Amino acid sequence: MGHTPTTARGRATRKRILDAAADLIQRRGVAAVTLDDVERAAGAGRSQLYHYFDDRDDLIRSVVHSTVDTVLAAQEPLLLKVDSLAGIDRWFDAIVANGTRQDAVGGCAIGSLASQLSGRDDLARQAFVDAFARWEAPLIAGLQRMQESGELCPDADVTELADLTMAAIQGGLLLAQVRRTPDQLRLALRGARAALEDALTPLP
Amino acid sequence: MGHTPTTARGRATRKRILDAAADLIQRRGVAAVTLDDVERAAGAGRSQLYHYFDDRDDLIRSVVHSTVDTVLAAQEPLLLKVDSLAGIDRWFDAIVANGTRQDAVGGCAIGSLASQLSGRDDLARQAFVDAFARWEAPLIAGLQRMQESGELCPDADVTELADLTMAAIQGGLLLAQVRRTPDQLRLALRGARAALEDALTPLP
DNA sequence: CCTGTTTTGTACTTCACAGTACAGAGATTC
DNA sequence: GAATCTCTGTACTGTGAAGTACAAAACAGG
Repeated sequence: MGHTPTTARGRATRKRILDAAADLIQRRGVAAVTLDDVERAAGAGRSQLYHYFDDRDDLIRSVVHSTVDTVLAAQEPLLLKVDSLAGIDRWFDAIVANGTRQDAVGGCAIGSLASQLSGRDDLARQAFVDAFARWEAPLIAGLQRMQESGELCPDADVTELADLTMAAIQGGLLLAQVRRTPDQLRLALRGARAALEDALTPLP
Repeated sequence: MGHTPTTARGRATRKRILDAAADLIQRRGVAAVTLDDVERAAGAGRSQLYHYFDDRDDLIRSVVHSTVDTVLAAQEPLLLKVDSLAGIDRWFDAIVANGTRQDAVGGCAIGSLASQLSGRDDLARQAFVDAFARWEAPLIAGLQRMQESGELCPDADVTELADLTMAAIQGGLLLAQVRRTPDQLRLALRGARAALEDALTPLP
């Protein structure tokens, strides 16, 4: 995976390359980004690229990892507080708000990459399996807490509920990207919410 | 858009090219398919390609159109009979069965293409907007019939329900592709079903 | 400072792939 | 059966983009 930089300057350069590549890929798609583009955007030369990354594929995979980290880091604050229906609603609202931002009408950064790469590069696919698992973990944990507190029905399958929610998010973001209307995301989440509500403990 | 063939032989050739390209793209992704690949798979020469299509982009767009037609044609029989919850269940089952086929673990043919192309080629994006609209139309019509027959609550928004269902399908197929388990699709649809059930007229 | 290591600049090579040229085969019409 | 379309085979060109070579610059430690 190339050389890991040891000096501060090196780390900064590697990061500049990675950020530039991530940005370009996000906007144009993996296939439409050339190494020359990345160099220009990062203000770096060819030798830097090949110093820090083995080849183009290595760079792409590194972008995948860093993108996943970024997305998850952004979600975590609210995702960790998911332990009630109200908490879930707050999380959903944040996702919608984030998907509505002007520069982010491009669907889910992860989901978009996933469907571009999963079919081709099995190594990348594995990275997305991990990514979705990491993303889902705090949600599953939250649902379990809801179950322990009695808010959620004891015989509900929290993993299935979480899977279903992730699917709604991804599908909503895809339609939002195609139709260029963030509404689609809001609606999609409504479906997941209906399933979650169904799993609540019925009022006594 | 190239020459439309006038003879039977010409039509056959054009179709062979289109089918070969669709198949390759489906399996490897748009970017990884070269014209040489298509030629070889179709048993055609370079001149045929450029006789029936303007250039590579034109070929890709044609593939998009034909893929959409194929998918919709496969859905239609069951989709037209959606006018009860049981009918919807039958449609869902068919989708799951289709997504489980060995050669189709590659997510939704349309959705997959959509997220590859929507970000880049606005002309293609438009094609997907149309595709999803055509796909959704019979569902909306069916839900309306359910509303008229009284099965569905009169104040339910059928368009929103349909949107939400489409999102569940797409999200489910994406996760199924990444995780290589068709279960994801089944679960995702359960979310949509919950929302649909919520919209049923409560029993008197 | 001197020495080795990390980082960077530039110019080059190589090759795959989109697109072109052009002639030849096959069909169709009168 | 000649004239004129539609269709096909093959070989070529040009270019863009990945990857390489190699030396100079910046930096670190002693």
